[in-house]
Amino acid sequence: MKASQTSPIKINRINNLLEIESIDFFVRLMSILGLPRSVGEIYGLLYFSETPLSMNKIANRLGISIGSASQGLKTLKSLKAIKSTYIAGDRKDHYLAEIEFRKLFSTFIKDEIMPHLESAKERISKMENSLSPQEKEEEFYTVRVEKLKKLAKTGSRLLPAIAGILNLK
Amino acid sequence: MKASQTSPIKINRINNLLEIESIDFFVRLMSILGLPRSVGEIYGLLYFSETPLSMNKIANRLGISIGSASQGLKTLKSLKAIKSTYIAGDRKDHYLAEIEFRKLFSTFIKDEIMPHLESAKERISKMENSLSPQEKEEEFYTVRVEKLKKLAKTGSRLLPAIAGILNLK
DNA sequence: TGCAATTTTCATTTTTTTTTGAAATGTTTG
DNA sequence: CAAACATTTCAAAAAAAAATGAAAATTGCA
Repeated sequence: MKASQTSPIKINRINNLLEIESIDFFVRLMSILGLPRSVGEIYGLLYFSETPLSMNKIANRLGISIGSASQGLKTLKSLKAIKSTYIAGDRKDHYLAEIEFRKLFSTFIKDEIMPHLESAKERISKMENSLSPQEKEEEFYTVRVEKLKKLAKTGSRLLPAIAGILNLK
Repeated sequence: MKASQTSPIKINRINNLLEIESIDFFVRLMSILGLPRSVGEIYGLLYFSETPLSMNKIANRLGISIGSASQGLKTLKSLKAIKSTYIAGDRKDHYLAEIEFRKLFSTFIKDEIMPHLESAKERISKMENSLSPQEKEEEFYTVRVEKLKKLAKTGSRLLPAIAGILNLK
């Protein structure tokens, strides 16, 4: 119910091929990163928008709720994937896509992945401490704990390096 | 209902700290890769198991259904994260964890990520083709399409390189 | 070959995640 | 400062993903 879904006079719904492809593209990309569809839709729309768009315009064009739009924009801001601009005489916030993807990816690595790595190190310590005296003697267990430590170490080196490489390109 | 959840005489339920921590660790790791909890549980259990375990034993120890276990083992096989061993006089398949993580990650990159990159390239071409003659003249659009191409190219180089680095360590 | 053990499949159920929409909160300016 | 507009929050609804379990398929051996 409500005047929703297929409202009759909604003019600016997504219609051109470029926008459709862009949204499709970024919905998939974001989904690889574990981000919800709405986040990809918003970014995909902004990516090919020459003018900054307000939250309302975004929600209307995409046909999503303002709740989703608000939440999605919050996520994109925290990933530094969009910027807000002030538009003269307009009270609303307006958003533009940040087109340097490296920002998105390096923020993602720093904020979403690295914290996991830190807590992983703690959990590996716990495992090591929970080995019984006999187990501590057995190569089977020590090798496995060592492999985990190496994994954590490799991750700690590799991920920031990836963020760095992205920053050079 | 059913005689499920807390069956009374289930002996070998997960009980020791090492297994609990291991399972917790791998559940989180797999979840970063977008894999379901059951996959992490199975791998976490196998990782510290000295003896190969049958599907039934796995399901029982973890308290998951054989359907889940079957599906989870299938996923882990396809990621080359486990190996099956034959046990003399036993008809069942028995599984061991592959402890070289690089195999898991490089298979993951090759099978799960690279195909996306390939189709991404096609989609970028579609976008390029859908530019109107006027848009083709505008820097705004050409820059954005170029950025996408560069992103795809960087991905195509970086991801296999990561898989390669993992293979050296 | 036929039977019993094992594994896979898949419709249904359960759980988790995402979206919605309306109320609460925040903000600007007349 | 109050009204009007904008945004955020969050409980409830909807959608998506995962787990279950029983039937079907497969497998190995007597």
